[in-house]
Amino acid sequence: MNTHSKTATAPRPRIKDKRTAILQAALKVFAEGGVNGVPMPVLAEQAGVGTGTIYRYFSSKEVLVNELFREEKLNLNKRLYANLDKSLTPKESFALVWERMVAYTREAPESYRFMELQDHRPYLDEQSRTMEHEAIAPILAYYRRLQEQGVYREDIRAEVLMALIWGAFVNLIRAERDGLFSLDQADINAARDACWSLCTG
Amino acid sequence: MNTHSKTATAPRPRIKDKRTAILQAALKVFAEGGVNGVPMPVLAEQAGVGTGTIYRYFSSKEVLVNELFREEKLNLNKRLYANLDKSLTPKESFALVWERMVAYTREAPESYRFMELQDHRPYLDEQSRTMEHEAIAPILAYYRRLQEQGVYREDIRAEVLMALIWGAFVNLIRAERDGLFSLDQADINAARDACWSLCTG
DNA sequence: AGCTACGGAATGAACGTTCATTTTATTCCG
DNA sequence: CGGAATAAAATGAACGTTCATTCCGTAGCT
Repeated sequence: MNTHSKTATAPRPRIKDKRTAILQAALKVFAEGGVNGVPMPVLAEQAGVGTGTIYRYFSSKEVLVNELFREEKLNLNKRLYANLDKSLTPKESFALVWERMVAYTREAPESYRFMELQDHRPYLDEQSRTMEHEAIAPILAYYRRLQEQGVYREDIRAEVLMALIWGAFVNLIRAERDGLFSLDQADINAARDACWSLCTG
Repeated sequence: MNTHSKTATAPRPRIKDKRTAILQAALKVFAEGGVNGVPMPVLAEQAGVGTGTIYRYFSSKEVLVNELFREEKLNLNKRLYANLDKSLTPKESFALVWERMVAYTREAPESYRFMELQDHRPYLDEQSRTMEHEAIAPILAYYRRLQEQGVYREDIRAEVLMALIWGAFVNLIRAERDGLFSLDQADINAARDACWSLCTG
């Protein structure tokens, strides 16, 4: 290879680096203080850039929040539903997704916290909301299929079932985060089984 | 009449009216726009008073939010747990409390919405948080008793069980409020039964 | 008249955003 | 190749706006 040749066609911009640094910093400070609670200069300092630099990559705080939301949403969905083995029994795949959800809250607490945050909702634009709906659709279809197979109780609509399970999980994690109790593996498994009971009647 | 005692014992004019008007207005506008989303002049206009008048009754926005929170918390608890007939079976009293919760969301939607709001939490002081804990304690004791009696599943701590049920309910109502679906009586009863299944295994 | 409650303009702090300037990277000749 | 010229990126102090809170002239009751 022509080792002495300069990277004529690859003038690597560390542009991507700063953008990523800003998003990472935003995840951290927003998860902790809420979107409304964190001024842009504080975000800039956490990211290690000047305040004005943020506006080279995101035209406003609102745009920044939306792009962050979408990236994290994609990450979460990929993480939860990738490589779901079709040969698993319904109960096994329920357990697997449950386990992945818990892992997400443990391994990416800032991302989970940010997604769970309510105070960014007024910022969310059409695109972000659409993405949210699209993420829900396949899960809903999965619930319906299990109902048709007689696994899940059929006296309740799939949307309602999903809302119950999701709410139960989110509040479980929040209660722990708020210091009401701490969860060991036995608690987490028991909660999973209880939610399974909710679905199957 | 005795004019002397009249003036002496009447240091309280219709003060109570304005205070109440402000709290009622706060409930309405905060429920809709969030605490951070509503400027004091807007609250003043809704209450039909001048901006400065608010500060005659509440020394700051924070104090106002806390007093409102505590009053609504008392109302909610009275409403949920008053006159609970001891002769009811566990399942019947579960159904009764569930019914009262739903009634609360229907009849006092602004109050419910405000209590459910997350963005007032940074404002809450020690007293408000203490009151919250005190409100939870008896319910927790009730859950424990039902576990000892073998009604509720015992493989899971009462705090965890409560967090799951509460989260499920709150998210059910929120999903409806967000327009994901609307709930008829059959849905509500089915959700109640599903949550009962969660508790009993 | 005297006193208190009231209203809403005035005030200052805090925020998101901008922009004149500095720093860093790239290009262009000799 | 080297170093000046040019362009691009980065910076943070300054700007305009918004908000909670204060202040002071006025209205109403006794």
